[in-house]
Amino acid sequence: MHYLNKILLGDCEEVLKGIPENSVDLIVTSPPYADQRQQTYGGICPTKYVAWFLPKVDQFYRVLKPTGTFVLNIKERVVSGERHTYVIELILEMRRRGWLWTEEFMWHKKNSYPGKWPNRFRDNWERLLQFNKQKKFQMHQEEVMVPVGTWAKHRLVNLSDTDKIRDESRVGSGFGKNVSNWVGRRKVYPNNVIHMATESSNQNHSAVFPVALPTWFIKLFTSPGDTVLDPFMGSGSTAIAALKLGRNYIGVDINKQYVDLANQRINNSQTRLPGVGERGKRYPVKGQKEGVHSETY
Amino acid sequence: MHYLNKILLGDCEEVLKGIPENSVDLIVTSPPYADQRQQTYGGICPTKYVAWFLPKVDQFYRVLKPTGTFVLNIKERVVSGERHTYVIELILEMRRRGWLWTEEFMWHKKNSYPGKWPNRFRDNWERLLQFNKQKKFQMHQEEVMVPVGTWAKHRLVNLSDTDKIRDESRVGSGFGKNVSNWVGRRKVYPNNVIHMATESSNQNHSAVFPVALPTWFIKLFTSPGDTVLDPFMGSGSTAIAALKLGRNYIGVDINKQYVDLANQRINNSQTRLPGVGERGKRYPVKGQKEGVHSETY
DNA sequence: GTTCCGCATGAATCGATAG
DNA sequence: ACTATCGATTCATGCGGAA
Repeated sequence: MHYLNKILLGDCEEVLKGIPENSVDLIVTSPPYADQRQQTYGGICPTKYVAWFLPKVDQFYRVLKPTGTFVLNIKERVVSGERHTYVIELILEMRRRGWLWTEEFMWHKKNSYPGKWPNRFRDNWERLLQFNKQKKFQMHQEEVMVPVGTWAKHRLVNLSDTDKIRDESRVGSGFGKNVSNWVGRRKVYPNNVIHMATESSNQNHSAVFPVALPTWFIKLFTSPGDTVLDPFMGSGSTAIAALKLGRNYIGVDINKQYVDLANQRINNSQTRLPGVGERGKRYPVKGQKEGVHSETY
Repeated sequence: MHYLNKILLGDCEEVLKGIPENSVDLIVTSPPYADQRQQTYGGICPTKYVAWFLPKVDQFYRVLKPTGTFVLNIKERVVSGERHTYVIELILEMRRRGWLWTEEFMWHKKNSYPGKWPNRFRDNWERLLQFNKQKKFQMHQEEVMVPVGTWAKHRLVNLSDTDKIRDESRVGSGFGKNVSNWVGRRKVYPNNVIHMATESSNQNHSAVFPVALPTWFIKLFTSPGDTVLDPFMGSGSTAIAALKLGRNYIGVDINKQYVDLANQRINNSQTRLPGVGERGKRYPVKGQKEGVHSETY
């Protein structure tokens, strides 16, 4: 198990060949989108995106357990006035290679990039595509239940988000001041729309992939002790979420600076808190909101 | 202009042949989804859905003006555990026939159908696909602006009405809990996520296409006096919205009962109010919410 | 102890300008 | 004609410090 709880430097297409088949319970990742992140990843031309991605996806298929799940965060960019088709072409190609397109979750990004254009509005959502190898897969719906709508609305709306977070981190139980009232509240199952802001304004790292997002899917699709893979690790949000929830992680990134940054963030997320790094325990992570998927938005 | 402001009985594929080309400014419709609404529309097998839809779409293309827009509300159903691919295949086919896939709006249905399944959550969103014939099309962004986020969220919610009035009268200097900022509440452009509840009322129509939805797109993509087409009219939401906004409508439905129901709803929406039926005037419609696309979020 | 204000910061897109 | 770069546009959010 030499590859567990480490971040491996290299192209995931090659690195993953060193990982046994059927050894991963969940893959959750946010690959570089076409023509984005040119400085760090070089940028992939939209017309070549599917061809670039498919061999990597074949490796994902190999390492994923039959009961495992692959969650892909992606969004097509605008090319000469049109939404490009590489994402939907990718879905069709992946199905030809054996993947089941089980579901498409909607990530409603509350803070999208600003701007104004004559013929379109700001883009406020991204796709979270769920793929599986079988119709039967591991899923724990009760782990992600949310407080019922009306109550959360009234209690939380009149607190600023700043205050919510501040109180949460102060208390240390994971439940802030008013949030402690959630205990014993009626909970309901969530739906396939996920309301969550990006972590853009964090100074040190600009993780567009907020920790709360992998957290949600890890709770939903794995058990403690399971293994979570992120083949495009970036600043390490998936690893932080996995550790916090007592899961093993495998991280891969082709960029050394990101690997270093992710390792640093992982260390910080552990040493910042008492009882460092023991598996199976839950610690609140600064900036991590509970109930982000609830009706408060 | 014998075809304006009427609902035509028949298959839109045939009926539209009687309408001149380049005569419609906006097409907004919610066709029967595959295998849904079998009693009323007969149900279309998912594998044949694209072939069933394409000849109709060719007619839409013909009657639409070059600067016009086609808004298609659709969502793929689940077939043997997977999201079916007929929607994304339809997008690819339509592009081959000349349509531009300009944008995909997200309709977040706040009150979705309840239910629980072992391997998926409730489906709370649908696609609103925007297609155009040209990169340049008619669009009036300022017609659908919404109050700025912080305004509705914090300030308004947690103050009682008396507080608001008191502070407002006290202002003068411009500092009464910053209520002065709300006066002439700043408006911002919306984004491509549309938050709107389905029409809960018990119309006999099974498709819940709220009037507010076509209203939003009619404001955005047409001018007063323009013509709006809904080739799957159903219970007539699009016609009601068009009339209220002083636009002409063309409705088509293959089912006589729906044509009758829609005509009845259209009449009600007019006769219920004073100053019946004159074009160009705006009347509030019962149950119609303003600002549904804004931010309680 | 709680609310409020100011500020920096983005997985963006279009159109113009330059080679 | 086709690509590469650049500036203008714009707003929800977290954070720090003040009222």
